[in-house]
Amino acid sequence: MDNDRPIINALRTKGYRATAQRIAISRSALTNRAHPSARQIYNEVRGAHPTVSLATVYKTLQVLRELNLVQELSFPDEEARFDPYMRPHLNLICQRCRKAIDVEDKAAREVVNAASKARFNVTGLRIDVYGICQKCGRRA
Amino acid sequence: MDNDRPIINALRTKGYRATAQRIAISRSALTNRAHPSARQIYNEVRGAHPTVSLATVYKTLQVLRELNLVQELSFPDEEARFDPYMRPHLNLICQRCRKAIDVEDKAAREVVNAASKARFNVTGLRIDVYGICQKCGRRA
DNA sequence: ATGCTTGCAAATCCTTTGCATAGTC
DNA sequence: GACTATGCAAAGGATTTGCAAGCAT
Repeated sequence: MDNDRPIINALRTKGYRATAQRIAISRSALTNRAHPSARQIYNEVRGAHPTVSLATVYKTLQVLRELNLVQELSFPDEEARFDPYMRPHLNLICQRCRKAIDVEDKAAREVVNAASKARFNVTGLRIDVYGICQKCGRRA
Repeated sequence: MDNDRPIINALRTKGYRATAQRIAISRSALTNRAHPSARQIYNEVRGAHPTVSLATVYKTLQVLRELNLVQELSFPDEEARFDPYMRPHLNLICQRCRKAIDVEDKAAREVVNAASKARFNVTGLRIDVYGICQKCGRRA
C-alpha cells in the first residue's frame, strides 16, 4: 500500500524498523476510529498476517504511543483501548453498546485553558463522557 | 468517630454492613484527595487496623464505587487511583511528581453540555489533564 | 553483516475470587 | 441466629518480557 509511506517514515524517524507487521498493525490502529483494544487490532491484523502475535501488537502499540500517534485509554474492568485521534476532543463512551465516538468541541480547548490558568503546563489530555448514546437510548 | 455517621448510613442504604474495616477504608478513601491507589489506602488503614487485607480494601472500594462515592481512574502502566470528588471537575495530573489535584471549573460543565448537544445521555465524566504542575515546573 | 524484531511461552502485576472463620444486624 | 464480611491464599486476566530465529537496513 502506497499510503503506508507516512507510517514508515514516522517509524524511522525514531529509529524503528518498518516491518510488515508494524505497518499492518499501525495501519489498523491509526485507521480504526472505534477505540479498539489490542485484541481487536490483533484480530483485524490476523486477516493479512496470520502468524502475527498478540505480543507484537502490544509492542507496536507502545511504539505508536511513543511516536504520539495513539493514546492509550485504560478502564476499570476492561481492556485498554487505543485512540488515534490526537487533537483535543471528547470521547463519548456508551455504557450499553460500548461504542466510543470522538467529538471535537471547543469545550475541550477550554479544559486546556482552565488548566493553564492554574499554572499547569499541559502535555496531554483525556476527556471521557460516559452515558448512553442516541441509538441505545432510543431503544431503551 | 462520630463523623462516621454518614458513611455508616450510606453503606446501610444499600444493605451493606458497617464493619470497622469498611468504615476505616471509607474514611481514608473519602478523605484523601491525592487520588490514592488501593495499596496506598491499604497502607493508611493498616495503621489503625493492622490485620486488614488488601482484598478487603479492593472489595470496599467497589462498594464505594457502587454507592457513587468514589470514581476509579485507571491508567496505563500504573495502579488504578480513586477519586472521591464526584462533581464535574478536572484532574490535573503531574507527570513528574504523580500528584493529582481536582479543579472545579466551568469548562467541566461545558464538556457535559457539549455531549448533551450531541444527544448523548450523560451519566459519568472523567477529565484528565496531564502535564507538569507548577511546583515541578519551577525546579525544572 | 549487524542488530533490531518477531513469535512463542513463561513471567509479572494488579485485581478478583473461594472459602472457613468472625462479626453485624 | 441468619446472613454478610473478613482475611488468607490461590486464581484470573491483561500486559510484558526473555530468547532463539528471522528480517530490515
